[in-house]
Amino acid sequence: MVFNGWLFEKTETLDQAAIRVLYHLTGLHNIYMEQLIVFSEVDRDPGDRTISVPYYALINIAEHNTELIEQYSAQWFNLSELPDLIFDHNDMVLQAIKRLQYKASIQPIGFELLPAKFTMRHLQKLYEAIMREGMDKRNFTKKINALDILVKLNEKDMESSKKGSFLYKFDQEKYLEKVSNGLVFKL
Amino acid sequence: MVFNGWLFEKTETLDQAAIRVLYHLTGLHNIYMEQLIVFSEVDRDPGDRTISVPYYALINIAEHNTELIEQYSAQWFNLSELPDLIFDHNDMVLQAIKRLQYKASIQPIGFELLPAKFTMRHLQKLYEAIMREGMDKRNFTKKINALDILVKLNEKDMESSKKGSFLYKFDQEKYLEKVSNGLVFKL
DNA sequence: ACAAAAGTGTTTCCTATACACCCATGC
DNA sequence: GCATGGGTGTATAGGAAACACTTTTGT
Repeated sequence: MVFNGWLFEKTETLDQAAIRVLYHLTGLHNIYMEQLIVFSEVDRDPGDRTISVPYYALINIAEHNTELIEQYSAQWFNLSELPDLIFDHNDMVLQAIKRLQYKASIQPIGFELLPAKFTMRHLQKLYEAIMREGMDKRNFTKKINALDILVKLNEKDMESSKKGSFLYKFDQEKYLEKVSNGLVFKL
Repeated sequence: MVFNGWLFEKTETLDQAAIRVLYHLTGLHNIYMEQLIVFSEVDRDPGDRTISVPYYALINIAEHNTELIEQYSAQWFNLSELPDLIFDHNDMVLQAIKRLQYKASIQPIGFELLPAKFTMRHLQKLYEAIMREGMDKRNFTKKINALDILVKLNEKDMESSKKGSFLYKFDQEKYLEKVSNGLVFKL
């Protein structure tokens, strides 16, 4: 989602301001966000000297509050159909994509973007979208299972096929335990 | 080197301000610098609301201007003997180390820290210092040579041993060509 | 019966690592 | 002649990538 946020207040950190703005726009809490580097070109905003600290967030498009988005005339775009943005905002988006790809390659960041229950195929499609490349489903499944941070449920999603495909959930507890034991995830 | 820089001016970017401050302190130009993430905790500076954008730079300790450093009472520290710094500045240093390790693992960033001519051993010692781990000299040499961005000179450094060890220089042209061909360096 | 997606193992290759000896020189 | 650091090659193991067929079920 592309949106040019507001200013931050004296009583909050930049992280808090980003969280606040995103909440106003989507009604969502507890969203993964990460700060990118500061944009401070003197003439980037022809009107005023403006220094911007962009953030990117992982928002499950199915979960946001449509009304709020519309109210502020924010909009969703497909990356492949990204329009020309104002000032240097296209650079910001590019930076966000690169950062996301890096992050996703060393952390199971993708789970933030899925519903609580999801299929292997959903997860793979998501990673393929982030990495902009196709992946072999056998190798993908192997890798994910090797991480041992998913729980396979006794339920199937019947939407996508006649056979149905098993649902999984992310095991946050296991994940945190592994991280605290110093494990680094490579995907 | 730990130094708490000055403010930036209306006429410069943050990058430019960082370059300017570093120049004042060391007399050095064309130094590799990278911006870290913004520190904006409301009470990080008990006196004033202060937002800091830390940078780390790669400075060859042999090349800086000692007088200037002293004039501003900046100081060099060994990382293993880092003192308690003011406010959240220790966090900044930690962040810089992590970032440097990452960068060094995917780009031949270490060359910035060496003189124009250096030995394989120098380079290895530098990487060992950055990564805080010992490396096998055969494997190290192999890796570096595989990158094919060094030129072996017909000169030897006679300081470190009786046999002497060959000097190399960094081939910036080759390096840039490889980068522009999309090659990613893994060290 | 067939179309459509799900699920599952093995082989191959390549990269990363471990490892030990000879060389040249100054003293 | 010996002590010091410099230089070099090979064997092995582990991880990544390539690859194809069977299963289930709705129509």
